[in-house]
This record gives sequence, structure tokens and C-alpha cells, in this order.
Amino acid sequence: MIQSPVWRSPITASDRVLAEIQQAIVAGEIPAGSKISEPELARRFAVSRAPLREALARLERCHLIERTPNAGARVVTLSTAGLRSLYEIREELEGLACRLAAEHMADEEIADMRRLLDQHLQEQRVREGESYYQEAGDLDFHYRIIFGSKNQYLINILCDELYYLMRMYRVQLGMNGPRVSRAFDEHKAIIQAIANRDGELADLLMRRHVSASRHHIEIQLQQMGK
Amino acid sequence: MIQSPVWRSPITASDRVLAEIQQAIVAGEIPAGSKISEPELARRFAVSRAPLREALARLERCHLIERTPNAGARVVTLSTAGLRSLYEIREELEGLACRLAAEHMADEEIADMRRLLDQHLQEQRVREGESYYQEAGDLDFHYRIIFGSKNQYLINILCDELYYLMRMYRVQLGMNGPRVSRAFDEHKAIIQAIANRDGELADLLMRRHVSASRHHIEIQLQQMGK
DNA sequence: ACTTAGCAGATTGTCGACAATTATAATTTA
DNA sequence: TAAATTATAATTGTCGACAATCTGCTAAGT
Repeated sequence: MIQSPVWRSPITASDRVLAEIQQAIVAGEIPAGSKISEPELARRFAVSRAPLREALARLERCHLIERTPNAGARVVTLSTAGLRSLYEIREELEGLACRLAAEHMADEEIADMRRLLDQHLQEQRVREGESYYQEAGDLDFHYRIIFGSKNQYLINILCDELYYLMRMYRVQLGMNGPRVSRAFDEHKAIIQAIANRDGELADLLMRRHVSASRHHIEIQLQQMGK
Repeated sequence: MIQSPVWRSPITASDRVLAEIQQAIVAGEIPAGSKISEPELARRFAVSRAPLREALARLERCHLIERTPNAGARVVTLSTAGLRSLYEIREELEGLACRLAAEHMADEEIADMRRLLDQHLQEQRVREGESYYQEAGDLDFHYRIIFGSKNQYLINILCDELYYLMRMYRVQLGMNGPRVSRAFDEHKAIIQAIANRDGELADLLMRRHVSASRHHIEIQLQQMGK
């Protein structure tokens, strides 16, 4: 399991509840569009409303719920428009991350990333199509590049604010399936560009990579919706 | 005064306190880098710690404070690295906003924006160098384009999460001064590109516009720092 | 003299209860 | 019968107090 980049030791009740609700929403256990009842959730997770509200504030921050004053909170509803908006930003920012990573990543980090990618590739060949490892590997790849950008705000936006929502789309729309081997090739090409300190190329390749992923999801979404 | 785009009627004590603390931090009344004392602020604004903590959560969201569990919150410290990180993202996302605006803005909205720009230009010529109107006009321009993108997350990131921090840099580094008339010309060119539905050009022009602004600030920062 | 252990003070995290607002349902009226 | 209105119930926002944790200082030990 890959954990949140900004790690505030998860000892507080608020952190624990946040993690549990995040998972529940992403997994659809708390349905999209449903209303959030503070007393109910407080009972369910055995905490007072104070840490629960703290958790809700952070859930709003990563766009998993929407709150209106004096009226409560609702889990976000998934839509094709929302998905497109999300990917529009992701494409742009992950491209930027690549450009910055090509500039700021240490050689050591790049070598590490290469080693890890090969390792994931081997695991992948063994467990063909096992979606968990695939996703974990993919995530690790993207995370490392984003962190390699050394841009605090970029890291925060992509890994804290948009990540869980993307995960929610993937999980609830059943985005397992193939597009694995090609993704691996694309990953390798991107790393190569970063290793060559070719930020522009890495940017371009990453945009295409994300764009392909988006296309893949949109098609799957169309087949589903109608 | 231009108010936050997502307007949650500011009746709650939390909203009121949030607005006051935001202003105090941006203006430097609560110094950058200083520690936040919950009891002290609660007394100062005559509220309990509950709404104050709600406000602190939102201040963390717009990067004006940094919290560590069980250790309290500090006002962020300004740095050239932070400023650069901020502008790297702003450049990218405002460029994206232009591209999307060229695609999604209604003719009516574009016409409105043009009218408003001319009006601001007149006001500008009358009150030569009056920084408030200048900034208000500049802000209005950028806001309209960002909203024109019709991308919820983009709007949220730029107008809610990064705006106040940029404002803090501008205010505390004393970014008044000229670069006015040229900025107006750049604004006109960007609007023209959007009116022509030329997203790529609008993107390019906006990136240059933001980049020029960043350059301008960095120079002023260098002259100051040493 | 410097490091380390322990203690006092203050601060943050959490709790339960109350007040203000909103949503729901029953009731009345056109 | 349908719309408007009032009353009730539930939910959210806020408060003050208690418990857990951290910070800074004192004091003992090497």
C-alpha cells in the first residue's frame, strides 16, 4: 500500500477516521451522491463529531465530498464532465512534473526509479493482469516523478487533492483490464527522457501517456453508460 | 473587493474568522513564520476554538499556514523557492485556463470581458498608478478567464487554493509599481485570441504574461534581498 | 561542563451538550 | 385537490471542559 506523501503520523482519531472514510467512499461503500450524516458516521467509527468534522474538512479538500453551510455534506457524484475536467488538469500538471523532474531529480533517484520499474515489470509478467500490483506499480511510478519535481504545491495538488478522486473513478468504473504492457513501455520511455535531462520530451510523453489513459477510460465509460 | 468564487454565504462564525485571519496573514499583520496560538486567536476574534479550528483547516488548504499534529500551526514563510514553485504551477494552469476558455466561453462572456477591460483601462488612465484599482482590474481579468474554462477543479485550485498565497507574496514584497500599460496590452491580446477561438495562442500569450509577471517580481525580490 | 532524565506549564485533540438553522410532515386554506 | 403555512424533528454550528501530547526548564548524573 502506498501511503500519502505528506505523512502526518496517523495517530490522531481524525487521521484514522479520515483514512477509513476515504477508503469507504473510493470503494463505493458509501455511495456516490449520498448524503453524509455526521451523527451516523460518528457512531459508526466510534468517535465524537469533532474529529469527524476535521476529517470531513479534509475530505472536502480532496473533492470527495461537497459541503453546503447548515445543510450538510454529500458524497460527490461521478460524471463524464467531472472526469474530463480532472484529466485536463492531470495531463497538464503531470507534464509539468516531468519537465521539472528532468531538471531536479538526482541521478540516484532516476536510477532507483529504473530499478523499481524493472522489478515491477517482472512481477507483472508473473501475475498477469493482477490489478492491484499493476495499479501499485503505476502509482509508484507517477508518484516518484511528481516528487522528483521538487515542487511542493504540485506534489500537494496531485498526490493529496486529486489522487483519491481519480482512484474513485477508476475503482467505481471498474478500470482494471489491460493496457498494461503498453503502459510499461511508455513508462520506460518517460524515464529515459528524464535520464537524458530532456524535459520537453518527458513532458510530451507524459501528456500522451495520461491522454491515452483518459481515452481508455472514456471508451470504457461509453460502453458502460449506453 | 472581489470575493471568493465559491460563495458559501458567510454567515457562520467560521467563515467570518476565516476571512479576517486570511486578511491579517496576507497583510502581514500576523507575521510570516510566526506560530499560531489557538487560544489567543480565539480570544482575539471572540469565538470558541471549534470554528477557529475549522478556519485553520481552510487556511491550511490555501497554504497560508502549515500544521503538524499535536504541535500546532505556523504561518508559512515566504521564500524565493516557494514563489518560483507557485508561479510554475500558475503559468501552467492559467495557460490551460486560456485554452479551455477559448473553447468554452460564450460570445456574450467574451464581449462582457472586453467591455470591462476597456472600462478598467479608462479608470487606469485617470488614476495613474493607483495600485488598488490596478490589482482589482488584473484580478478580474484573470478570474473571468479561469471561470471561462468551466473546469471546476481548475477554478478551485487557482482561485481558492493558490490565490491568497500569491496575494501574500505581492503584498508583503510590495509589488505595486508599474508594468501596468504593458499588462493591459497583453490582456487585450489574450482576449483577442480567445475571441478568435485560438486556444493555443491564448495559452502561449498567457504563459508569457504570467512569466513576465514572475520575472518582474523576481527582479524586485533580488534588488530587495541584497 | 555537558548530557540526560524528569517535571511543570501550556497547547492541541477530543468529548458531550446546547443553540441556531434547515428539512420534513402535518395542517390549514384557497 | 393543490398550494401555502406552521409546527415538529433532525441536523449542523458552537461552546466550555477534560484528556493526551508536546515544549521548556530544572535538576541530577557522568
